[in-house]
Amino acid sequence: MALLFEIFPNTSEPIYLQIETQIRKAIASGRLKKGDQLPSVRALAEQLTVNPNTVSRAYAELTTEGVVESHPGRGVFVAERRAIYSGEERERRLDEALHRLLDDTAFLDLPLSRIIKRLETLSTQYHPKPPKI
Amino acid sequence: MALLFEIFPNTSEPIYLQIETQIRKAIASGRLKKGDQLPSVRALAEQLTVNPNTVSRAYAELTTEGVVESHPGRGVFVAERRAIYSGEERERRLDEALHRLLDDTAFLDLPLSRIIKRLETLSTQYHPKPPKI
Amino acid sequence: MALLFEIFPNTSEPIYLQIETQIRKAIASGRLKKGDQLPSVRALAEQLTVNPNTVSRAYAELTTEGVVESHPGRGVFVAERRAIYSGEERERRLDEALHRLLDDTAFLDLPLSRIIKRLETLSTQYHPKPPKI
Amino acid sequence: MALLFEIFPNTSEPIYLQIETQIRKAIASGRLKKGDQLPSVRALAEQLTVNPNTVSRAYAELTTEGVVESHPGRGVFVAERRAIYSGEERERRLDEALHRLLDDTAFLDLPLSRIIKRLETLSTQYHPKPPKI
DNA sequence: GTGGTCTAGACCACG
DNA sequence: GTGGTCTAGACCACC
Repeated sequence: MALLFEIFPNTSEPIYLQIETQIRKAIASGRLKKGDQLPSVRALAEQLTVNPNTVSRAYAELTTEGVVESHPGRGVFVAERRAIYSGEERERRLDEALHRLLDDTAFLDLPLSRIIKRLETLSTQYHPKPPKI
Repeated sequence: MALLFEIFPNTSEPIYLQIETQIRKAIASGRLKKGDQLPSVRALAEQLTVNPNTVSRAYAELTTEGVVESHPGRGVFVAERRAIYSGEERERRLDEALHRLLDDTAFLDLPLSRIIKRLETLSTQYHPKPPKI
Repeated sequence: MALLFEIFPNTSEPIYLQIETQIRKAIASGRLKKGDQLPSVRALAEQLTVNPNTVSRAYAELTTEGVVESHPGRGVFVAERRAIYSGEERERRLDEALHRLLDDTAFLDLPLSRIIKRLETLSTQYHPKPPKI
Repeated sequence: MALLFEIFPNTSEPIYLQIETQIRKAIASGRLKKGDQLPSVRALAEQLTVNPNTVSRAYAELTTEGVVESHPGRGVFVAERRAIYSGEERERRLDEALHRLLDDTAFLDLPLSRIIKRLETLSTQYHPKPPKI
């Protein structure tokens, strides 16, 4: 089975971050489990038609964060699942992301209820159930 | 009255955007009202110890967005409140901001309800983002 | 294919605005289509012998207007066509432009019918403004 | 009778140009005739609550264009009515103004008919009949 | 290679 | 004094 990674080049989100996020999500949703092998840099780059450097960078960051482990010559594997962020750190990151949202939407003059409703909608599209294979 | 604006140079957020956001918030909160004069480019640049061009850029963007009006030789003033974007465009921008939020929080492993609750809290006490230490 | 763009530095119209206008026209006329890549900032700057910052500014404004999309590391591309301004805002901008026309022509002592007839003619052969000699 | 000059500070049009245009229009419409005395710089500046330098500049430009004549110590007077611009020059200026209009409205995506209709409306408001005194 | 941000400093138009 | 434009050159992130 090929991992169904999907990137959207027509987005402001950097591609290497999209790749990271996709892998993190795949792990969070259980599609990828501890010990699973990730596609090689070259293979994934070809599949996504992006520059191999871009894939490398994503893998490198995931490696330094302990999400994946690189075993030179054998490949890159999903690491032991563990909480990467402390509770405090998660709070901080959540608040930071929410502040950014408030900044970005402040001048759109939309009621909070509208924002939340749309968030709920997008959230279900964003966290799809793992596909039944 | 003390400093109207405050910026945090050691953040990934560009300075000119921090300035824009602060001004938008000051207007939204009523601290700045229609017709009020903003500090001069040079004065604000000095106060924030940034280059005048940086302030200029923030003012220019706010001007094209219709948030403020520039009158060369006289100064920059808070403009009449008006919505310049079409409903479609506002939805597009909302979706963009929400996608960014979902990306930022995807791997924090927090339930959506938790995110929304925190959003509601922060929304009421909306204030400038603290610096990354 | 020869030069895509041409600017006239000895005009009162700012260079970055000339660049913006030329790109808008190229898109409107179909010479540039959705997805087409614009010349790189540095390349266009060299071609026009202006500072890269000047081109950058034009691209940045077109980006915030949604006319083009910037993908750092890849380039700037023509975006999907969309109307970002509300009907109200478009009327406001039309009125502003028309007022300027009336100011510019007020003392030429020409009947309105003459102005409109010429406008209809020019409208069909719309092309870049010639330089002031 | 005081001349009912009116300026709009909340416009991008420079104030000195607004003053020039008003005087030109007053002459074109017959409200000011050859030999009529214009208000003094100081008086007009006070009436419009603008900087005297601004009025000075407007008078100076009108003087060099031959629209008014300055008689130091006596005042400024409307000059002999004459065509200031040659036919050719008028064509050139008209085309220039129309090109600017087309540039400014190109991205508003409005049909020409709409622009012309609005132009006709604004034109009647802009060239009011001289008031019956 | 690509674009984005910022500084420094010059010059101009407007009031 | 005010803001607006442009250049030159540095540094960074992304591909």
